[in-house]
Amino acid sequence: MAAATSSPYLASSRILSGPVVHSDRRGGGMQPGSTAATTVSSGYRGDPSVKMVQSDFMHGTMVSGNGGHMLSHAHQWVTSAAAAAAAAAAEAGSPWPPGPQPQDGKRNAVREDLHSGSALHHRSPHLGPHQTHPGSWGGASSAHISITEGQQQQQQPLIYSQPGGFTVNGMLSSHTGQSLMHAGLVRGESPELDHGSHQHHHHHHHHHNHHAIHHQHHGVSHDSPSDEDTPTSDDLEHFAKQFKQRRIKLGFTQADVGLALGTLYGNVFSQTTICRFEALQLSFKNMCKLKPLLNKWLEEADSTTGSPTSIDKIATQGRKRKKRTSIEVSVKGALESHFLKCPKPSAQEINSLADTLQLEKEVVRVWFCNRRQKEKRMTPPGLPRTPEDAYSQVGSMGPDTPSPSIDCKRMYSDT
DNA sequence: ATGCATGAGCG
DNA sequence: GCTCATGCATA
Repeated sequence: MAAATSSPYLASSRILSGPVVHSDRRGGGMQPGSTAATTVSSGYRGDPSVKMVQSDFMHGTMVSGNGGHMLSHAHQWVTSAAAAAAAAAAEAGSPWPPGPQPQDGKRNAVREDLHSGSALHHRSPHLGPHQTHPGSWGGASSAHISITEGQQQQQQPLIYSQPGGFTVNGMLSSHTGQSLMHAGLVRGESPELDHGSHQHHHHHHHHHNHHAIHHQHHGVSHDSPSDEDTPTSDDLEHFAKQFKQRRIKLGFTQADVGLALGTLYGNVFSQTTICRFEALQLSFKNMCKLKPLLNKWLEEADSTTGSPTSIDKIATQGRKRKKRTSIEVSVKGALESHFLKCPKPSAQEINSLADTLQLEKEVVRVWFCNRRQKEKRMTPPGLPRTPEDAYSQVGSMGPDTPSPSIDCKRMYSDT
């Protein structure tokens, strides 16, 4: 098997202060297609990642009881850091943060981010395409929910509270896509920010369907979806659509928004996340968490329409990671098959599978993890591309695996 | 737009 | 070990 893509991971990391920067990334002639085994990398970051749990008290219970400790990461592709160093050393000097100790810069975490006003108001003249396919998690297929107490949309440590002199845009609207938008950064605190409020979640007691759908209950009869109560999946869907439209009209790319959010809240997000948000490919909870932020961005972008101010963002420090392994199509097929049989193979199984497919165990393990996540995404894999087909199934499908209910522990093990 | 990857937090 | 949030790198 030929090695797949093996290009020098550029280390274009460093603060850039200026609207226009370069984003050099070349790709040597490469042609993936093999099961590849790319194991190049270097020491990655020393991300302090200071997390902080806010007043979120929704813990779930059991998920998978595996007698495992932590730090069992037996994989370290960290080997030749020299390569990366050489690349970055060109100008940076220290590719990776030498040792940015977590300097608690946590200030108040108080804020009323629940303010999220109706995102559907503002001045959006048009915006009509919203047939919404109920086929997914949302739509009219309101199911049941039980997470009405465990709110998920607060937090936001807010590193630097911008007085109000920031602007969302500033990036050249003449985006040539979305590859050249690095930016400086609001150097003032830890560049890493704490974009990790992460989860302290989990509350699936014993059955899935956690982030299923839920509509406003009753009693309070507060139809305003975009209020402070948890939005309905329908709201999210609608919001996502509108968001995308406006974003595009304003001439911003998904990446732009992600960076802008960093300026606004101190939480940077990547193009990927924004993309997934728009595509509703995030978990319900995650969608709820991001909505307020994106909503606020919209407001800002809306008010500062035309304000050309340079941006100050975070330049992703060089955090090397293992190069993406390209899995052959045939191999993927095999994995898929196994997944259907057993979405949660045991370590033992993973081993044999890895052996069979000639992949690293870790790769296989991760593959299953990702596969499961995908299954949990709101937008089901076979999302009705055509609205017509959409209206069909409404009560059986869920973001979660239907109900394997069966534990397929080692079906066949070698050794 | 997505596939593979990292990492925090939880058993 | 897993889940979940998130993102680099890629097609």
